[in-house]
Amino acid sequence: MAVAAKDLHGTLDALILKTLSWGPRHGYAIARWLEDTSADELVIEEGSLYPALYRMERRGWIEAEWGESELGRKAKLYRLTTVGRRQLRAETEEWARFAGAVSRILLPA
Amino acid sequence: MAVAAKDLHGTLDALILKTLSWGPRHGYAIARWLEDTSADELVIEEGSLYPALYRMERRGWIEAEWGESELGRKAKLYRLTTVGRRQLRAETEEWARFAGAVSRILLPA
DNA sequence: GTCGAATGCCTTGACTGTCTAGGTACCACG
DNA sequence: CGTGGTACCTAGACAGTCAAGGCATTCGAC
Repeated sequence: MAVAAKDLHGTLDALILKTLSWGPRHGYAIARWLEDTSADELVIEEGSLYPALYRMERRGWIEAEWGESELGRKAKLYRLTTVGRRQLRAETEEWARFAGAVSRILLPA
Repeated sequence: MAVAAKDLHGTLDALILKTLSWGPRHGYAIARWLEDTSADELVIEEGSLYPALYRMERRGWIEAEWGESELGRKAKLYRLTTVGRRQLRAETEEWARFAGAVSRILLPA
């Protein structure tokens, strides 16, 4: 029973971009994948997810297209753009630097 | 010239608590110490710092007392309380779990 | 002597991102 | 027929951070 992170504080975009780097996915599947992959340590609230997807689409990081889910249901499939791929690289580096700095201070050497 | 983290997204409290775990310090010194220790990768804005200190004092994590800085100037010295020490432990664990989960997803194995 | 930079504290206002808590619709299963 | 899973969406509140100011003191350089 993982307690799960309460707040994604700014990492959601990067996590979504990373998920999409494995191939197109629809919103619901993105959330599922992230939760599964993190062993439920990360919880993606839908009220955070969908606004994030719009935001990122508006910024040109991802593109949407209506299609079908694996189960044959109507689903909006998101795909990484070139700009999004670049953004992913930038955010990943930024995370590595930030998390490294915080960890060096907080965590026992 | 490190580009520095733009946004502390929720880690400021833990960072302050950790700083104070080495002994009492005043606000300005907390910011200095964090920036120095992180080699300027973390930047503590004063508009974030002071509200955070009030917040934490209100919650009983720290206690303030007027005194003098190392340079003999008037300064408000903050000290960790027992509750604050417990809070630091909790936030540290939370950070380790969260940062671990995000890193496992974002960063190359 | 005065001027700038550093020390030290503080406030206001806006913004961004997340969360809570709802809602819709469809489908499968018991 | 009701429940639970899939899939999308929205409104409203809230918290934390930031930018950009302000004030007072001290100290060294010019």
